[in-house]
Amino acid sequence: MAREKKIHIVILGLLNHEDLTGYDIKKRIDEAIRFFWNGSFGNIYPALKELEEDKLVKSSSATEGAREKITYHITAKGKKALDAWLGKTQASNELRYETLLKIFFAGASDRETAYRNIEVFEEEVRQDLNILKMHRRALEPIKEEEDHLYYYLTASFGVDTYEAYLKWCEKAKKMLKG
Amino acid sequence: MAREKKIHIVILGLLNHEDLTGYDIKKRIDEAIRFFWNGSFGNIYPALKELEEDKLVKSSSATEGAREKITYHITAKGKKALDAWLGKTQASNELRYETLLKIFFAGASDRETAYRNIEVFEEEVRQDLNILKMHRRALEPIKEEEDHLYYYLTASFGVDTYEAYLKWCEKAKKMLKG
DNA sequence: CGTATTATATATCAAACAGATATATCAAAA
DNA sequence: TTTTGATATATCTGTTTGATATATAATACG
Repeated sequence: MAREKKIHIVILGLLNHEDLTGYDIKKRIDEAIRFFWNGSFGNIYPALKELEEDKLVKSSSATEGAREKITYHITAKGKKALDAWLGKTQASNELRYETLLKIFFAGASDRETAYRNIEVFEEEVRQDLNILKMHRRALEPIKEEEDHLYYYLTASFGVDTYEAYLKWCEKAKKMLKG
Repeated sequence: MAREKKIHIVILGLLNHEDLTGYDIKKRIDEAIRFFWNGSFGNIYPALKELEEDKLVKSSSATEGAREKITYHITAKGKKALDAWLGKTQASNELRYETLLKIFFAGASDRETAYRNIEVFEEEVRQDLNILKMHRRALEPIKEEEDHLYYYLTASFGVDTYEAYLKWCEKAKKMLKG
């Protein structure tokens, strides 16, 4: 690939499964991928144009009524690029936990503030955990199919780590009380 | 604060504890904070200038030999800004796991590739887990002191989640073999 | 039946951040 | 002695985030 952004890979990965519009891609990311990677319109739409320039995807626009819709399709070259990226074992894993930052610097404030920050985090985690568990439950009976196995694994990753977060929240709250 | 970047908060939080140079700040981040937040020279040095413009920090430069060194000190206004930020409960928590991305899209490739990607991830996690455990062990006897409690909590968070990662790696590898 | 809200759809811009690179000094090891 | 690694500041490019703009289609509500 001429230019290689991570969003390019996300898009190729999704298109490898089905044809999608930019808007669809955003939806797929928000549904399943956001737990470990994000995407915004601000990088999806430009990335689609770049991918098309590099012939990794092909677009076909259709007009339903007065409304334009550009659907993208992965090319053989695109599949090759995706495969090459999957084969490279190096991977950067970054976290940005504003909550942890707040806990880390809580010494500047008071225990009640730290406690409250954990509670807010806990609530968010609890909600996302419910979603992840739903995903996993839905995938459970079909996880033997190669197509769904990997989705199942990532959903499991989410469930496992989010459950660890909740356990930590419990412990941390106890320590702050005592 | 006029401008409010996350790196501003990281810097204020660190300076609230001790006076530091830009280089020191990078070191502190790499030692303890990188597990949940990152910082680079590319945003630390400009941020220090911005913070000084806004009177949240104060600098004093000293020349040891032919070498210049700019040490930063938090002001009362800076402490207030940090406290205000800590008081705001909303927090954005984002992950960027290239490894998970590779697993998610592994269907485009083969099981061996997915397996290898997990092994690489596992090895990295194992190394970081050792560091985090060292931190936690060192903090264990002094965690009752308010100053160290929060550092202990974040180290514990790291240990708990990294252990969850390793458990997931085991499970995932088994599923890929079977 | 009209109207208000939500979903669909594409697109751009500013600000924040990552990663690489440049430059130079100092300390320590080989 | 020379070369490696640590200290120290700084900038630049490219990527990503988050907000915003625009407009149409579908749906819910009174």
